[in-house]
Amino acid sequence: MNQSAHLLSTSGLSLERMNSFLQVVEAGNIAKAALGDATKQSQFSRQIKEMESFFGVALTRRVGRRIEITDEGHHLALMIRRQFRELEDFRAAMAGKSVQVRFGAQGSIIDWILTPRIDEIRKALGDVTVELEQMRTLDVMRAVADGRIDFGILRADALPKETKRRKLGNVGYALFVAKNTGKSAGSVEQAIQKFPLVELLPGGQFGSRWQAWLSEKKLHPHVIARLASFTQMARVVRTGKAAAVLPEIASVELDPRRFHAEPIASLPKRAMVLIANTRSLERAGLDASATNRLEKVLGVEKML
Amino acid sequence: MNQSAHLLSTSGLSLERMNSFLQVVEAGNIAKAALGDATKQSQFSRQIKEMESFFGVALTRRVGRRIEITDEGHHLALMIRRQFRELEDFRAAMAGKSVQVRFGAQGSIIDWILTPRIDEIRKALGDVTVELEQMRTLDVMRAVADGRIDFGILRADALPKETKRRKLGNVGYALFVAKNTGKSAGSVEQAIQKFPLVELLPGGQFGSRWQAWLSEKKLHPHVIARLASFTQMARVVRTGKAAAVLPEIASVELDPRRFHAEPIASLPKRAMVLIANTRSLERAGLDASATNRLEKVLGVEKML
DNA sequence: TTGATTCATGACTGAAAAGTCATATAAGTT
DNA sequence: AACTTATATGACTTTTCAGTCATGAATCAA
Repeated sequence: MNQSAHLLSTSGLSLERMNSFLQVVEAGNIAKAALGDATKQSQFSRQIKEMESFFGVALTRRVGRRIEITDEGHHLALMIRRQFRELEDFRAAMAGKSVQVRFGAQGSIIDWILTPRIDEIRKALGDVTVELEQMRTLDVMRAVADGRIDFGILRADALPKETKRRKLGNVGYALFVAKNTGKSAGSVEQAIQKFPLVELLPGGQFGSRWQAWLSEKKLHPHVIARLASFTQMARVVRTGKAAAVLPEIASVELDPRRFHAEPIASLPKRAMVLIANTRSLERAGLDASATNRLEKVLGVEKML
Repeated sequence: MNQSAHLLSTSGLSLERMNSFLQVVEAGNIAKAALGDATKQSQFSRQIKEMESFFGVALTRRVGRRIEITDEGHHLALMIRRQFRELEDFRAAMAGKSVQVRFGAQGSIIDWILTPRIDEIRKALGDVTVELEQMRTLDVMRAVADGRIDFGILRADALPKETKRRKLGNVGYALFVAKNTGKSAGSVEQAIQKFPLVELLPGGQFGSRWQAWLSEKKLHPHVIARLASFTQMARVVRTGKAAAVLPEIASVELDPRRFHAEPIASLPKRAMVLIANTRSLERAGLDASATNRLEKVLGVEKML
């Protein structure tokens, strides 16, 4: 009679084990999930084995001296993650707390697009708790697919073509200089050579585009520092110690009355998009119209 | 970091407890779920209390000397039921077994519509295990909404108007008589008075319609027995001991070479419909086209 | 080859939860 | 009031599972 008698007729499955498995999947391997704790290491290893024998399938595979999650493992992890979030949301809702909606994006996007608009986001989504999680652009897509986050904001060019998205508009780049540093010297190109500059550390997507642009324009700026993110660069600009080329949305942080933002038309704009996990939306009781409202709220061009 | 740390940080939730709760919800109250087992009774009572304190909400409410499931309890049960089925399906799939698809319907529908077409149903849905569960018409809708069954087949007039449905066609009624009982005597009405008849026990939806029809036609058949279901009636007809008015689809069981089926046009036909639980379909990896194929397979008029 | 890293496993302990039984409470029934 | 039915609870025992520790096995790198 009872449908799930079968599920619990064999031992080997428990919420704790499922949670352990989730931790390992999220860390990628046991050692990383165990954080050097020998106890956890052995626990994880055993619990995964127990789950494997319960489900009758390999959830992990040995690769060299570490393990990898199999496709089936990822499938299961996805399921468990969603189920746990459902239970947690139910619990939160019962405690009178609002449902959590998680956003994932790069730091600069969090600082300059999301943080300033938390109230509007909450208005668009109803009475929810907004969580902003910082991650690298390349991780955003996977995190949305996994259900670890509900919404992601990233550059369109970082997405595979077939991914469903909502356009938030294009963001260009501008040279930000403190106004008291002296008048801007004619063209942007000239200004770039004139002011001490901070740049991004090499490696990122923007970094190479920037270098290409500099050599194309035959410019040799005076670089006083290389930093890990746009937000760190903005902080330096705010002190007035250097200028920087930043996304135009940095104007949120760099007050136009105190900082001059000179757009650089010849640096190609990048299209920003919003991606969403439909399953999580359902879980949070949100519908497509909520995403529509969110899309409007997050448009990046209206603010410039 | 771990999203679900919070879920397991408090004790009080376990798969066993969730399963117990599910059993109680399905039975409707503790006593019925415990089946007279005092141990289970106390277990259920305690486990539900533990879950209530875990989620911080009343899952049951006392009504008289028994308990009722609250709305929140039903909501949670729905969630748990679906989660358990997901885990079970995953396990079954890993064991090389096919996914289960559950149908719910009245006995006569199972016997005369579903059972004869199991192969076609499996062809329409892919390589699945079909389960046919007998239930009263009025329970079918709730069972689909609950996710206890994936598909339900029932009379359209038993459904609230707003329920989404797929039409399977109309089923009329016919007088079934064994051919060796003698020639059918002119009109159907005359035949009904001529042959010894079996009827349905009073109470059902068809019963009252049938009685109304009889008095309208001023007919007084010779009733030798009243039975609980059409299938039981058909069994009597098959012995040749009596005739009966049955849904036309009873021809599946009553071979036209041996039994005469005389349609009764003046007894209104009833529309049969298929209803589906979209969430379960997703779980089973089925899409709308599968339901379309199923709808075609289950059409009730093509076979007459 | 030696050592470090990563996972697996055996042999335990301890805690949590399930299971058991008797009995209390509470609401209906006769 | 006496009895029945349904649920709750206290006081356990037993089982399961998590947690701990030591150590083995496999892989890789210096």
